[in-house]
Amino acid sequence: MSLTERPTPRLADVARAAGVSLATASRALAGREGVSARMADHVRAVAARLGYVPNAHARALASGGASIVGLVVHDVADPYFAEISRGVLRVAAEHGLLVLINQSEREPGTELARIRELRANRVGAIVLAGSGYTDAGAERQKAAELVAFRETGGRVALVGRHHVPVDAVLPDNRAGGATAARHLLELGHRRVAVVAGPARLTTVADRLEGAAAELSAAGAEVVVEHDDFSREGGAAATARVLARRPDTTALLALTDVMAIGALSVLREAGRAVPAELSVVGFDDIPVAADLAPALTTVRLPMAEMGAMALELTLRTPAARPRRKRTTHTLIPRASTAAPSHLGA
Amino acid sequence: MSLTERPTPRLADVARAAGVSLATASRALAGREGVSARMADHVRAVAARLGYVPNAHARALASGGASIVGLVVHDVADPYFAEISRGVLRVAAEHGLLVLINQSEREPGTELARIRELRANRVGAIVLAGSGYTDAGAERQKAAELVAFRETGGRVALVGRHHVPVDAVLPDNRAGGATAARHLLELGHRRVAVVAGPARLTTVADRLEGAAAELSAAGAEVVVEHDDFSREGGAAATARVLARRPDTTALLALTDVMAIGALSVLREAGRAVPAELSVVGFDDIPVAADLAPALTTVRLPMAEMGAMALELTLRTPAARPRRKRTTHTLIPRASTAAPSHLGA
DNA sequence: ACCGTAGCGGAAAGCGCTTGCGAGATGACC
DNA sequence: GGTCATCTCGCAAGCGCTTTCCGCTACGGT
Repeated sequence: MSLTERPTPRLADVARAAGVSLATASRALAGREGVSARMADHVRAVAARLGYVPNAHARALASGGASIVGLVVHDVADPYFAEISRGVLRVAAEHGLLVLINQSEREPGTELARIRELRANRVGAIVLAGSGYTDAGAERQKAAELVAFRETGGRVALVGRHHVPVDAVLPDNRAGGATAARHLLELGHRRVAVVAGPARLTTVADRLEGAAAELSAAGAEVVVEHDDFSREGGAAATARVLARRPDTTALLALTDVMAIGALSVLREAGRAVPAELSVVGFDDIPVAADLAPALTTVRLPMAEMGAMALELTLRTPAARPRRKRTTHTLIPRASTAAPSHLGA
Repeated sequence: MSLTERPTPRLADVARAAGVSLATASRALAGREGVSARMADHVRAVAARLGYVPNAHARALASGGASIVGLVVHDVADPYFAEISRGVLRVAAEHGLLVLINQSEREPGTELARIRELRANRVGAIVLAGSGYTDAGAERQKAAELVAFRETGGRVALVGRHHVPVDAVLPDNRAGGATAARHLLELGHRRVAVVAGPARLTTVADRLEGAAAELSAAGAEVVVEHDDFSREGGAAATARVLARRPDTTALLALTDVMAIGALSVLREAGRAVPAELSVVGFDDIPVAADLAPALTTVRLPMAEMGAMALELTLRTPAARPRRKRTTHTLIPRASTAAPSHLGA
C-alpha cells in the first residue's frame, strides 16, 4: 500500500509546538476562560497549522457526554420522515449537535436494537420518530429501554403516540382523520373506503379512529383495507377496495404516500378522480400539490414536529412528561369533489 | 427534579458481579476468543441483568476507531439524497455501522465544517454525496481535508464528480444529459430550453454539457436558465424561459425536482404538456411516475449509488482512487411527445 | 518598597474500555 | 507419575482528552 498512514496530531503535539501545557491548550481550544486572548490565538493558530482535529471520543470520555443526538425513523426515504429529519437536522445544526440516524424499518425489534446502539454511543438525546405500536409487549420493551436511558441522564423525545412516559410531540392524528372524513361528508359522500396502513401502528389506529367515528356518526358506509405504509401498499389496498366495493365514491388514504399508490391504481383502472371517485390523503408531503390531480390532504407540520422534538430534549428535564400537540390543516385541492350522482 | 439519575453500569460493575476480571468481561462481551463459552455466557447474562450498555466512546478510544461512518448530503428531504441515504443506511445496517448524517445545504463552507466534525468524531469512513463545485478554491480545501482524513487512516468515498483524489461513484451525468437531449431530438424538437441548477455544481455542468453538446450538434436552438436545485428554482427558471422564448417546444430539467416546478408553472400558464411543450427530467425520483403528466426522465440508480459508495470505503484501500461509473436509463413516460406542428 | 490579590499555567488523576503479555490451571502423552 | 503443550484468565498499561488543585508571576495599592 502506498498510502502513508500518518498519525493524527494530538493535543499534546499542539501544546508542545505552541510551547504551552496540555491544560492551556485544552482551554484555549475549547474557548474556555483562564487563558489570555493572545495565548489562545497563538494556540489556535498552531493547531490549525498542524491540522489538529480534536478526538471527540476522548473528549466525550473525559468530559462525560458527547454532542451527538440520535434520530430513529422508520424510513429515511419516506417523505414524511425525510421532512421530520430535516427539522431535526436544522435544530441540531443550530446547536452544534451531530445526528446519528437510524432506520427502524417499522420493526419493533430493529427499533429496539437501534436504540441500544444509540445508548452505547452515549448520545445526549434520542428522538424517536414514527408511530408507536399497538402491541403492548413491543411498547413495553421500548419503554424500558428509553426510561433506562433517561434515568442515566439521557434525554428522549418521541414523535407520535407511544406508550412511553417521556416527552412527546403528538401529531393531531385523530382530529386530522376526523377533518378529512368531514370534508368528504360535506361534499356529500356516503360510501367511503379507508386505505389504511398496518393496524399495529398507533398512527394508523388514531387516524382511522378519527375518520371512522366521524363517518359512522354521519351514517356513512365505511370499508377499511389495511396494507403497507407505502405507495405499493396504497395501490394494493385500493385495488381490493375497487374489487370489494365498486360503488365507493371516496377514498380516504391515511398517508399521502398511500394516496399516491391509490391514484395510480385509479388511473390504470380508468376511474376519473375526482369525477368518479374522490381521494383525500394525509400529511401534505411536498409533492402532494404536484400529483395528478393535486391531492386534497390534511397537512401536518412535519419539519416543525422534528424540530420541536429535538428542542424538547434540549430543555431542562421536567418531572412529568411533556406533550406538545400539533395542529393540522385541511388543504383542499383538485382530488376531491362531490360524488357524481350529486354533481349530475 | 424527581428524575433519579442513576449511574450507568460500567464494565467493571459487570466484571465484579460476574466474579471475573475486566479483561475477561471485555473479551466475553466482545465475543473475542480466549474465554470459555460457559464463562462468556455467564458474563453476558450478568451484563443483561445489570442493563449494561458499553460506552462506545471508551471503546473507540481504547481500540482506536469507532464503527461509525459519516454521510454528508446537500439536503435530506430532497428525494435524490433521500434515496442515496437509504442506500447508505442499508449497507451500514448490514455491517453494523452507525451513520452520522449531515446536511451541507449546498454551501462549500458548511460542507467543510461538517467534514471536520466528522473527522473529530473519528468516523471510520466518510461518504460525501452531492455534487462537487466548479469553484477550484472550494474543491481544494475540501480535497485537503479529505486527503488528510485518509492519510490518518480514514476512508472516503464520494458520490458525484469532485476534484478530489479519492474513491468515487460517478453518476452517468454527461451521457445522461445527452440521452435526454437525444430523446427530445428524436421526437423532433429543435427549440429546447434547459432548466438548470446552479452553475457552480459539477452535476449541473456535466448534465448540461452532455445535453448541450447533443443539441447543438443537431443544430437545435438551446437556451439555458439557471436557478436553485429545487421545485421553486425549477418554477422560476421555467417562468423565465416562457417569457424569453415563448416558442420553446421542449424543456429539459436537470433534475426531477426542478421538473416538478416546471410542470406546475406550465399548468398555471395553461400550457399543455406534452401537447404544447414536452418536459423531460433527470434522476427518476420515486414520484416521477405519479406526476401530471407522468414524467419522462433519465433514471439513475440512486440508492445503489449510496450503497456502492459505502461499500467502496469498506474495501481494502487502494493505492489509486477507484471510480465506479453508474449506468443510466431513459424512462419514457407521458410528459414528452413530438412538437405540435409535427403532430398536427 | 512591601505585601496582597488576581489570574494564568503546570502536574496529575481520571473517563471506561481494549489488549499484549504472563501466570496459573488443565489435560495429554510417554 | 512427571513434563510439556494448551487454554483460560488476570494484570496493568495505555487510548486522548478534561479538569481540579496548586503554585507562580505580575501587577496595583498604600
